Amino acid sequence: MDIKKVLKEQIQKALEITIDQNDINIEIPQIKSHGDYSTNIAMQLAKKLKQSPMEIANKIKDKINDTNISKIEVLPPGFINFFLKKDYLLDNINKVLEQQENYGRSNLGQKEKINVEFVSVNPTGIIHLGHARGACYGDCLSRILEFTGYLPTKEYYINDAGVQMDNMAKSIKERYKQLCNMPYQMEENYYYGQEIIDLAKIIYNENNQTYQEKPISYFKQLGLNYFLDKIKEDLALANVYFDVYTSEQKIKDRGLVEECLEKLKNKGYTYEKDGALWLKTTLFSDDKDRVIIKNDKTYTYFLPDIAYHYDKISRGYDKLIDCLGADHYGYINRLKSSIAMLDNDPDKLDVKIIQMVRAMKDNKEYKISKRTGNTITMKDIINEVGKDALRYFFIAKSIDTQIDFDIDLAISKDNNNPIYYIQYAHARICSILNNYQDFEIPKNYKFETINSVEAYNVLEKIYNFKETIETASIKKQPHLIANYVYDLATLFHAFYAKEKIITSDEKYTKERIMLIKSVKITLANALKLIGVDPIEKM
RNA sequence: GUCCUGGUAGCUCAGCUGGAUAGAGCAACGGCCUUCUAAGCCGUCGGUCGGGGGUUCGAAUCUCUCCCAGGACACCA
Repeated sequence: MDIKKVLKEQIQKALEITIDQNDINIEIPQIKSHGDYSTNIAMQLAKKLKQSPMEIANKIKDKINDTNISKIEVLPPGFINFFLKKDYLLDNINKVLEQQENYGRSNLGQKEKINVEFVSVNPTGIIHLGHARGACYGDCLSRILEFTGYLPTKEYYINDAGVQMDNMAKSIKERYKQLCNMPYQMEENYYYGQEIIDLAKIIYNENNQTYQEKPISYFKQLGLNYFLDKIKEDLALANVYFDVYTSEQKIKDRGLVEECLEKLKNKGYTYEKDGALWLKTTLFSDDKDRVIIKNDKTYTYFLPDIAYHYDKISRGYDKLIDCLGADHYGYINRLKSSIAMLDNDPDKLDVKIIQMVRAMKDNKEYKISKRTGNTITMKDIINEVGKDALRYFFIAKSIDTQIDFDIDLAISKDNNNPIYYIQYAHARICSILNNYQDFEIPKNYKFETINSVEAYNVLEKIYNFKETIETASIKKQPHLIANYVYDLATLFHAFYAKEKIITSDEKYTKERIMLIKSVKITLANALKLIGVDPIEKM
């Protein structure tokens, strides 16, 4: 039973005029004394009906009669507050215990196919802290979409064809020559990171001096394979896995870039200026036209990216989501313009901009850069605090806020991270369950002994789980789930402090065991969505 | 200069499709372990929601404007 829907129907019937149910706003009041649900409909209709809100509210109140409602209250300036009989909350325990790991699932997404592209770090180095936030976000978003009835595909775009790859290859070769005691030359735009030196050492140790004559392309392939493996390995530490890896080089090899280029030319969206080929993105949503072929006849980064997005849409996705760092903000409009030019709906693409993570050390910014080798790797942090703390830390905050990541604080394993508090709630439940003989869960059980405020607070939170997830899914905001988990843990801890679960009264005990089992299931389901493992013991 | 994102308690952040008395954690202070895990619970302290105007019965939330912080404005990727 969906209580909100019942209330909406009742209100709809009570009104003198016809109104769409979607226009009736039912919310959960912040203050408990204002009831379980509340509506402002009377105030909204006051003008239209030319009556005072209080008058309308009272009329509605008098007409509503439903077995679920125990009391209706009208308060100035015109709120209608509903107090419900609590049976539905108790019945919901049965539902949780029956549905188990599927409790909270919804078919909101109607099996819509969504491509979620995230991370897509160039394979010229390893994953550092700055990438970790995007990795956590994209992964959690995909999990939430899946749980709410969408069919998400997690995709990683491998930029294996650009100038950066060449610089990486040259860097490896120079480092290798260095190990061979040959003259070597590291140029300014080369990669100075330790990982390049490490790879050169591996090559040297395996092949000694024999690779001196190998071409750059050979080192490029070695580097690509090596770093891609490293990246996958590191992401696995954070519990992040991809369904599809798409190679830029393969897009090029398939001729997709030229195909898109031809289409754009034929449609008259291109022109030549100063020896370069420009795309008229200003015809759509961009603020300036963009070069796609430079005057040295090479492509800009943009052109293969157009082909890549064209390819993604061709693969049959209803929606594309790109998770990009804040420094890519300017990219959105030109990308959307290009999608429109190739006869697709630009609104199919939703770009999620993830604000920057600044690493801080001694109250100063610690610049992370792969190129200069000034890195703090994601692996290092996971080794220090574990993946759960890392994931929770990133997921708990909205992607719109910048994060200062205090390295010293993080490494000190401080208990500030609420993840320990949440895991403690789960572990406590497990501990209690271990202290009581397991029994078969009855179906459609009628609860009789549960009556404390603390218990009902927990039950209400569990009841609202599905709605929370759907909101997180619609808004693409995983942090709502992080907040939810925390709130549920808080309410459970309060309940635990108030009531003893295992007593000599068998009925009382069994009902509470069922209750905490439903908390455990809900906690576990929510934690899974943010990729955190529920732990049994602390 | 233009565009984007922030500015809410001492610190870190929720709340933002307008709602009733603005919420958490940390920090500070005071209580609670012979009883299922005290990594916990309960309480106190702490706020002109960056400033100012506007819309509204009602604004942290919408709008205008100014200020501050970060980011973006390449024939780099």
